[in-house]
Amino acid sequence: MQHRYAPEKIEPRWQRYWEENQCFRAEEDPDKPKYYVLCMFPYPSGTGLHVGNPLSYTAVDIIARYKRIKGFSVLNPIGFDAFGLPAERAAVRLGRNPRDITRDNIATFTRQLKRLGFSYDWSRALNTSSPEYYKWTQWIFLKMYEKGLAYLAEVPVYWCPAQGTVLANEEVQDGRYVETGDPVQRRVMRQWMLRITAYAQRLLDDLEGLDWPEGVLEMQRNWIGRSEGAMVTFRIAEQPRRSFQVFTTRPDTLYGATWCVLAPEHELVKEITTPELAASVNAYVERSRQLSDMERQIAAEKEKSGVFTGAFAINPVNGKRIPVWVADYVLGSYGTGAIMAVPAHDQRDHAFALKFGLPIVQVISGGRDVQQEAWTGGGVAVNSPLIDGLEVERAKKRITRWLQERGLGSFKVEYKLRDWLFSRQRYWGEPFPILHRADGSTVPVPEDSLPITLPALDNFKPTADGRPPLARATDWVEVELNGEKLLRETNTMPQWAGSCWYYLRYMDPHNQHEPVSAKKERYWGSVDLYIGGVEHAVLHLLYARFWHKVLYDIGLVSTREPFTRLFNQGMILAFSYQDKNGKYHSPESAEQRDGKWYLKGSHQELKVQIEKMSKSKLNVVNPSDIVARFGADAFRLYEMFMGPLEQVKPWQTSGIQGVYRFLQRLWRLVVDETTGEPNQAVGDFEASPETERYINKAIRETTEGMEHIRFNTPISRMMELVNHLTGQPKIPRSVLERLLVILSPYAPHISEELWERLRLPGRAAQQSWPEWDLAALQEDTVHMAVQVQGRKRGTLAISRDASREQILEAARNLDNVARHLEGMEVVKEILVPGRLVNLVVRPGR
RNA sequence: GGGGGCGUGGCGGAAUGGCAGACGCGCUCGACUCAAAAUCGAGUGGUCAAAGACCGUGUGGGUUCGAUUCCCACCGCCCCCA
Repeated sequence: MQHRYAPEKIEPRWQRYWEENQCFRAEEDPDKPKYYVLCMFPYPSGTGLHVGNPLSYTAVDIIARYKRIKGFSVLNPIGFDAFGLPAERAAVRLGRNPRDITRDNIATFTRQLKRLGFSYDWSRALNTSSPEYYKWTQWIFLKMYEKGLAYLAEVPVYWCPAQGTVLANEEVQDGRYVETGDPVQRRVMRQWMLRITAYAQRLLDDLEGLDWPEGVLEMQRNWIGRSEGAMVTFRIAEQPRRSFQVFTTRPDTLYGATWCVLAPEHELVKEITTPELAASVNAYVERSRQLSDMERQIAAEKEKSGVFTGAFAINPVNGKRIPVWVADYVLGSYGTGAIMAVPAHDQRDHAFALKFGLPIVQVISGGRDVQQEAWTGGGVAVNSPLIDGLEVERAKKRITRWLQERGLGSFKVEYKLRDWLFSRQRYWGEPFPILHRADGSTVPVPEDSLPITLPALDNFKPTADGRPPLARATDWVEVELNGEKLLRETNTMPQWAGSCWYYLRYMDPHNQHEPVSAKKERYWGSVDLYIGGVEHAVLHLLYARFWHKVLYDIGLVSTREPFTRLFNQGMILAFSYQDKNGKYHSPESAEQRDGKWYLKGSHQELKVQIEKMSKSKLNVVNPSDIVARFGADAFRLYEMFMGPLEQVKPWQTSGIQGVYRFLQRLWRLVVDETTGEPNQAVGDFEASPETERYINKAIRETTEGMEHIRFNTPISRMMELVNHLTGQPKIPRSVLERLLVILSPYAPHISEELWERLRLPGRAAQQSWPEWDLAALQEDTVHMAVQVQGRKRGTLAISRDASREQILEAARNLDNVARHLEGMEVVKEILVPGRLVNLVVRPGR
């Protein structure tokens, strides 16, 4: 037993071989078609690789290795999204530098990834926090600034006084910082914004034709949120110089507008509120300022709130005076921050009308009593002199045109998409290549002084007066340009920045003169297959598409879209064990008895759940532990064998035994474990038709799986083949050869090792991909189910070329079938060739 | 509240209108072993003593010769967004 399957010996050997021979170097070979596969950028966290990461990496690797065999020039890169908050927090906690922490984390990730045998071109590895990389992130920002796509604006942000810092939306829940529970306030601050809204229509239009999951396309469409309607001007009564704009998708209901609502942050609120009502309005505005948009909408779902300003507006179509209210269900950040309320035909307005006793006027026919409930369906205009009798769509056009002719309105397309808040009050991010003048204006730094590198700091907390950490680097902040004293921007870019264009840098990672050369960009084009989690369905993918379009407009890239095909892998969950006090226990300390789970050696019953892996739940599986026990091939195979890639599924370490046994069995087919020599049973025999059927099924399933990104069933087919060969006295070499080639993308180490031990020429990965033979898949004798009345009553083994009559005859003669036909009349015979016979009967004769 | 997804043995899953449970885990029995592990072989949805029959893909209904698959309603779980 000296020569049993030992992945810990053979895997490092092949990994070294691949590295030394640069087997996976991507080349711009004009004679080959190209294929660009990519997994979403990992963030090198301090906890190291998680079993969820290699799921998409393995899938990508299988495709990459397959495409190489099929003769493509493959780009399969990896890198690190290395800026970000966790390293900065760790730095504060540990008293270390985020740069050092990140460097160490990347080293750990790299070691772990290399041990898994992924066929990356490591010479292209990226690190977004290296100056060589972020130089070009800054350069792209400058291009956006030049095009007017980057601007400063006063926007509300979350401010945490206890931490002295601004927090991101996702860090705040129920008005508190999720990490510490400290209360959070809304505060208006000057921030950098990116004008993604200028690209809203193109971002929407170009979704057409992408090979993406329908759900992701839908989420992007919803996020962009295009709606067509009209902009309508309302004048304030008795103050004709004052007016506000309202966006509505239902201008046809304008006659039904019985009041207007301004968002609490609307600039007109202060100006028009009457002195008697000022106190209540101010109090209301103050209260809603503390809430986020999300909280306001949730609150409004439950109970409408609002206050009357005392002012009136003039409805432009009928000249009526209608009250102006302030209510927080109208958001300052959407549309114009003001709406017209049509309670008869809008549910939210209806609820508001009932609560505050405001009038409800029906202007569209249909529905029940509008005093009771809003009618939001179609119909024709009523009580609307200008458009009475017109159907909704025509009414909209007519009334908008009427408004337009009088300068009171216009056609308008609105988007839910907001401009992108692009600055963070953090240290560990890309510095902005921007200088501030004393007068408040901004100056871009000259391109030739890029990169603007991060200064060294030893304190990464914000300053006492709430300025970002970079403000501490006074030497760095104060600069002189052409004799003028200027101050550097001290905000940094958000973590999204680096991942907006990394897929382009992979094409030309060492270029010192431009982000990517035109020649290389043209060769690699767009990413042919992008695999990653659905959690990035909106933000990352939308941001990257936006940058890509900007780069297209300045001529840097030749494609309109960055990612041709997108595939979302499902999350890997894990079992967790919780006692009745809610305390978690590790899987090792749990045991099953009589179908229930107990704490080992005790009678304490545990609750078993399937949850996300997390440290606090003690259910994290470390890939390195698994690789140490079973090897990288078994690990890769198991991750693919667990179920469909796109599905959410729980990790079960016991399950890996199955694929490990499969590899051992395969090993023993080729290697005599006692001598280490090739198995004597292997030879140049002709495979039996049965064996041919197994290998051909495996080839077909594997090949089709590559197209559909379906990897669990191909592994089953390969297992069936190996099970079939195990114990056969003669094992045809030709079958093993084909098996090793189709297995090589999944389990590359053992495939090469066995290829070599079979003394076959070259490498498994250098062979051509086998074709399957339809004829070999067919059996001479087919087994057909025979049903009577749709219930199976027997199985028929019959020659493949038997005629319909022969089959039906044989089917009726099966003992059990004949029994069920007794006293029955067959009224219909259904025959599905090669599969089944169904005899439909009724009592008779 | 909106959008998306999922419900099949003890567990992961297979079958997308045609023999439900492929493949794997686990379990049971057997072989090898002093013994154990590893390995190999057999079995394994439920009920009935069984040839065989009946039940069975979240629940209820529908379409069909035939439904895990298609349609309608409901229940439960998960994810994303608000």
